[in-house]
Amino acid sequence: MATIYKVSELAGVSLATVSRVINKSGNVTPKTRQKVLAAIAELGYRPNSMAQSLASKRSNSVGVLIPELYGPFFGIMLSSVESELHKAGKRTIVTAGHSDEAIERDCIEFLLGSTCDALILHVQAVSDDYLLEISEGPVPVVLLNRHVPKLADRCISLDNEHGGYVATRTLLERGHEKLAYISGPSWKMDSFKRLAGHRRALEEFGLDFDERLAFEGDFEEASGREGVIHLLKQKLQFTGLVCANDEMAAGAMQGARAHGLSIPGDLSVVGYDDVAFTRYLNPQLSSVNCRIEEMGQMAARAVLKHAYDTKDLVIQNTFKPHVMLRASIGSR
Amino acid sequence: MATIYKVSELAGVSLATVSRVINKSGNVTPKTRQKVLAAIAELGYRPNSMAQSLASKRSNSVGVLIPELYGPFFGIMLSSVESELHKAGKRTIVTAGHSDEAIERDCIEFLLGSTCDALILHVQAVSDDYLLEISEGPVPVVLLNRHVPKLADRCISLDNEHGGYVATRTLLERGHEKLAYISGPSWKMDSFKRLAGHRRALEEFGLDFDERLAFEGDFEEASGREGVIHLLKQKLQFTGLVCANDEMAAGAMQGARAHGLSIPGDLSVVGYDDVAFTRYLNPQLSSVNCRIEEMGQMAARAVLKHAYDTKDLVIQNTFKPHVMLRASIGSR
DNA sequence: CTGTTAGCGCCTTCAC
DNA sequence: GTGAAGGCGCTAACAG
Repeated sequence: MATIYKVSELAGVSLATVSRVINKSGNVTPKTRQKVLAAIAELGYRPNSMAQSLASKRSNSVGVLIPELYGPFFGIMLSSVESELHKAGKRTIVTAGHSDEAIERDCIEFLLGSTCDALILHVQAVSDDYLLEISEGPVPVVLLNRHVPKLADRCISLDNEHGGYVATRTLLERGHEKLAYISGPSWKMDSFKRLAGHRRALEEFGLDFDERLAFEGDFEEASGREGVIHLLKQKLQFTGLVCANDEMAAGAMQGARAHGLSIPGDLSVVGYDDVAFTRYLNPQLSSVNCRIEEMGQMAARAVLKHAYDTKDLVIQNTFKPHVMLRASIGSR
Repeated sequence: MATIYKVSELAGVSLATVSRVINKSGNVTPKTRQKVLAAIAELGYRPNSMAQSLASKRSNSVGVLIPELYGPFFGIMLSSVESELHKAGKRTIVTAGHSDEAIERDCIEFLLGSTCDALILHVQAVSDDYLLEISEGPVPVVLLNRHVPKLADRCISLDNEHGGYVATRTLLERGHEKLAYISGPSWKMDSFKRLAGHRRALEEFGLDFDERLAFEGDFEEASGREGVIHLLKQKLQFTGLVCANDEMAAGAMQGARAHGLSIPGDLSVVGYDDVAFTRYLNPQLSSVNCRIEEMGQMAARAVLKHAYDTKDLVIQNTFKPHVMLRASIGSR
């Protein structure tokens, strides 16, 4: 493998000059530059990034921790992060935290040990305190889809309360007055916020929230199915159903249909996340769009700004979701 | 940041000894090891991986190039690769090639310039010759989902011909004698092979392949819809439809239904890839399962074997797909 | 089993 | 504008 030394030799210049043309730093005569470039080409020289990193204390790579590397939501997120990073010439190192505290911490250590220039963390199990702690370390951290008050300017997150609100409001505006709700695990902040938004919308319409029409699922399809069945058993009559994510909504639609209900004839359903498969469902599912791509892109930009001092980057810290209206919602 | 030098000082040993305990290389007295470990803990020392890499000429990171970072197929693939690599303590650097030759080459250069210890490439546009060329370079390359004869032992691929064969056979065995086929772009080897398998199955059952009952799509949902409509117009009667991937199958199901056909009553459909959303379709789609996870895992293992000399690893180079039977197929 | 000694390949002040 | 020299933090022979 050719080294910078060989190049300087062939070009008849010093090693420092070669370094200058590679990094476009300092001024070099066009003529010398040409000589160097020619030598580089001839030798097929490629700078050794490990050496560059060691000397410059910059690895040009950022670590990304995300619950899973697959799935409609995380996939898009990861994709948009990488794409933005790649454009800026930065490498993306990925790991999956599996929503498990021990694994998440392990991955963070792993990434920190990889001398990443920055970290983009989409974590769910780890505590705010822990995040604060590592944020005080030497490597900049950006939090995706999580809001830690003290780290507000490092968080790129979604206004989940608003999401729950608009989802519900969409139903209310169409004349539905009896609504049921299938939530995610209540210990997850996201679930909690979405439900809060739901309640706010009800309140705004002068309706009471009925505990009996709420079911706590686990964000998995099966729990959606289970959920409607449970809700239907209450014999309380409802014409609208808000689900805290699309998987559960899909399960709920199946369950409702199995009970002889037609959608949206008897029951209007709205999901959350607006994930790709919503349009494969029958009828197509209305859902709360989370602007996943924009958030991922913004997280990458935040890194560019905070870790690589890229100027002129305006960071939008919170995103407001909106409802994508499809066939699963009818009017009363 | 504490360096190895500080640690050796505090522990009262030489720098080499510290290196030994870090890397578990060479033998160190339990007692000295303890001293070193204590010093490490006290200083919160963490080895600088860039320096380690530079000195050892090993970055412990492998580059992964895949068409997209999202989507049911690639997501799972990436996920299984990363998971296996992570277990072995290796970092995963990802990039997306977008099935574009220029981008794919660019990414490969990018990864090569990142001093990865090995590359896992899931490329579609780049030529065999180019792959051969880089395979002769210093960094080991493993090809995913692609078969380059001269690189056979470095390829982890699916027997697509067999996939097309079993998909078709599944229909034939259930009494369908008039079959239509919606293929992917014919220049893609995968499409070509799948279609070849389809023809072989027909032949085996003494049936002729009718060009008029074949439509070339582009692997996107819309082309599936378009495809059935085109096929239906031929007025040639067919009761079974094989699609070269699930997206097109989903589109085809919609299109067929729009034409008043019931599935599987009037038309049995089988897809390819057995991607997650197959079960959200109505009826659930039968599909050719590609063992994506196993292939990803195997690719990672191949890297462990070829780039990190992990012994005792048996590499399975080709995988045979099988059909997952669901409601979209009926008998005649 | 442990210490000494060279580099690994490059960046970055400094002089010239 | 260009060159010389020191050092980034660590690994890997060699000795001892």
